[in-house]
Amino acid sequence: MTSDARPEQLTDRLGYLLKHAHLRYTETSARALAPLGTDGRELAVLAVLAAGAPLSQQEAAGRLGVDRTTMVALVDALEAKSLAERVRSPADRRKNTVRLTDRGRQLLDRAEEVRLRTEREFLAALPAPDAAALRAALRVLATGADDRDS
Amino acid sequence: MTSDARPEQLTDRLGYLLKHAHLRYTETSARALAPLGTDGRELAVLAVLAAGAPLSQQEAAGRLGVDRTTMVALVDALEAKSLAERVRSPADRRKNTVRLTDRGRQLLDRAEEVRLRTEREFLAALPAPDAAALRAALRVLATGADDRDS
DNA sequence: AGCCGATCGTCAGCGCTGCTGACTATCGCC
DNA sequence: GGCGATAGTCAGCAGCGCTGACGATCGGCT
Repeated sequence: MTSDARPEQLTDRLGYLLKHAHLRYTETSARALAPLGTDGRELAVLAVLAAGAPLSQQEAAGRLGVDRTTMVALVDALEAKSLAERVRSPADRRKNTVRLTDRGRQLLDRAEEVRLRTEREFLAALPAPDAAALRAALRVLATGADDRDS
Repeated sequence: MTSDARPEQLTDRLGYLLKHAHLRYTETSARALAPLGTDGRELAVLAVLAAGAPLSQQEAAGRLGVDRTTMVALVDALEAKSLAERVRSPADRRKNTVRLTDRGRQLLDRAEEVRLRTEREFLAALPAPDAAALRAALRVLATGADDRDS
């Protein structure tokens, strides 16, 4: 481990690997979703909103792990494209319930298909079991806990 | 795969997993390296510079996968901390050969130890074989090719 | 020798993210 | 009725990566 001569291969560094794997996936995903006029970020928001009971902006932000101030811009964008709409919550009028429009739901369905295909292609470089193992390992690292899927 | 009721678990999304795994590692790494006055980014630069023959800024940038304009700021920072110095290349006076100072080398050695320990701890949530498999899989995805380590 | 296109480092400027801090409207509680 | 806490919004800042421009220098051509 002395600093000279030994290349200290960049691809041994976890930080480098995670950064570039993420980067490559983001690019791939963006390219695949561009024709639908959206991206992975928005799609994730749509997916969260579509799942289960209607959420307030802050609840949605929490699930996605983004800041509530960031969520404002995200919802702005969705609303501008008529994919979602803010509805003042009658129960608590401080909250904006964000609801998908029909267009939002349609886009979500189509885009999710694209996403699934994109993920498969992205992982195609790996043997199937390795890909599954990767997912499981990332889940542990990303969440800090072993929360196996439902 | 219809959009309602089914939670479409966020942790099934490759993008989410890669992003948050990366994020968590970056934070962990930053915390660990802060006492040394550096971070994973700088450390990677130092490591690249220390490996083998002296590099020009652009060569170093290429290896790290960053832009040459970004490299300017990176080298600025290293120079400000007396960890590296620019030396006009005598062979091609357009190029800045970037060389580690003794201080740079010392910091690199200490920081690399910290990095290795940090990676081990970060991966401690996974059984050892899984951690190795993760690394291998990420290497494939990050580089787009199966370049097994040296 | 002189010229010209290409290359390296630098800088200014833009866009995207993510944050902090402040403000308004509203809530829940005393 | 009053008061602290909370949701959404907005302005502003910092980090990062990029583009586009510039001066200095190189290398090849004539």
